[in-house]
Amino acid sequence: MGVSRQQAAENRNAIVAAAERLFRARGVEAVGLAELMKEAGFTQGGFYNHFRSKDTLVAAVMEKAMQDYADSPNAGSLEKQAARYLSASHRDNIEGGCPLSGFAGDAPRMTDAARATYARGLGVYLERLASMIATDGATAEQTRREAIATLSQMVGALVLSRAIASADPAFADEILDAGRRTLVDETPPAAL
Amino acid sequence: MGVSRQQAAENRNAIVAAAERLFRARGVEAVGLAELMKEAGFTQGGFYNHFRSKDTLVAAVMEKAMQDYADSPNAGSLEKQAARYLSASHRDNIEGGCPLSGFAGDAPRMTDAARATYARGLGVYLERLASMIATDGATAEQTRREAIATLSQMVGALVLSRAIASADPAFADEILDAGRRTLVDETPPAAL
DNA sequence: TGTACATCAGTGAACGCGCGTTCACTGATGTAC
DNA sequence: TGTACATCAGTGAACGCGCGTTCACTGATGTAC
Repeated sequence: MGVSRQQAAENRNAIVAAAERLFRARGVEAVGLAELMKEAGFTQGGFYNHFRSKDTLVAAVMEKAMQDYADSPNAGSLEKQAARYLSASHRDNIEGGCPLSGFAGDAPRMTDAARATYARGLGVYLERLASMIATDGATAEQTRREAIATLSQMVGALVLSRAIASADPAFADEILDAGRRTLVDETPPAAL
Repeated sequence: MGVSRQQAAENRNAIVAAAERLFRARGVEAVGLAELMKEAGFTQGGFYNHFRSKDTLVAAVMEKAMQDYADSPNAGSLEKQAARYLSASHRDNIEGGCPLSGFAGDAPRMTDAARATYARGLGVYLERLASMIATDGATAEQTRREAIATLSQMVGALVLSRAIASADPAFADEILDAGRRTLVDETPPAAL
């Protein structure tokens, strides 16, 4: 139709944004390019003006999701971070939120490029978490191990809660509550 | 072709077993009925002698996976259970292993029946874990909360490690190691 | 125990459909002079 | 600054393909007498 370069770049971003929403909500496999382009406001054929293939788009979505999450404001303390992460609103906000949880199910089946981006994003997030956890008495190694354990627990709780959210809402809430109390109260499981 | 009722029942089990393997390895969406039936040793058309639809098969796979896991032998102690759960061999054994992790990515997109089965399986596994964790001093509520936190951490670590296994193997191993050391040493994160 | 017939798990071809991708074409944007 | 032309993001139809599902048919199993 004749479109300025800036407009074209914005349109590309719109496609990536629409794809991210749909991919998170229904999975990469389940979303077709026709639907995706329509969601972004274009017709099917235009897709290949921006991406060489669907796999290339998936990689771009991954880049954007990880970058956005890295750029998002810090919650401040581990307690606040855990409370936000393990909230019902985060669980129900499938189209947004943490991409480590949001793409955890799809990641193992993505291309190498997309998974490498996922791994890099995981590394960045762990460093962030480690800096929130660090205390004077702990070595860097201990702090990192603690960050990994904490993140594992948060991701696991969110993934499990999402898996059963519609089948057993009360149970799904209980999963989040337990994680929140464990992490927020800084009362570790083994000490209960 | 004319087949005894017992043989027909065995054939049905073979289809479910093949489906479970393929679904875990590549995701429910990515596996077609033709491929699935061929894997089980039959032709495509025979599928509908056993199942009304692909969704019905998915539900049957979920039932079998959860039942098999509930019937599997107990590791004994939490330490042994965590060591086994967070091992590289469990991570790499995508076609088997814990169905809570194996189907975590697909579960949110399954039918209600399959997700209800998933939720039930999660409940059973939590009770098992709670009985391993229980101590004299702890209330049932505390024990359950601890079991949820522990399972969340194990599932999260396995899911994350699987997501990055091929992109960054050393990082993937580090995730498992951290979880194992945290849980096996009974040294909770916050106390490090 | 033997015969006649119904059942039903199997085969393999076919169905419509939506997938990812390709294509010819359009026309405003951007560049060269 | 104005004109001529190349670029390229858009459209929308078409491609081959594999999907889930349906169908007519086969023939050993299982049942009735």
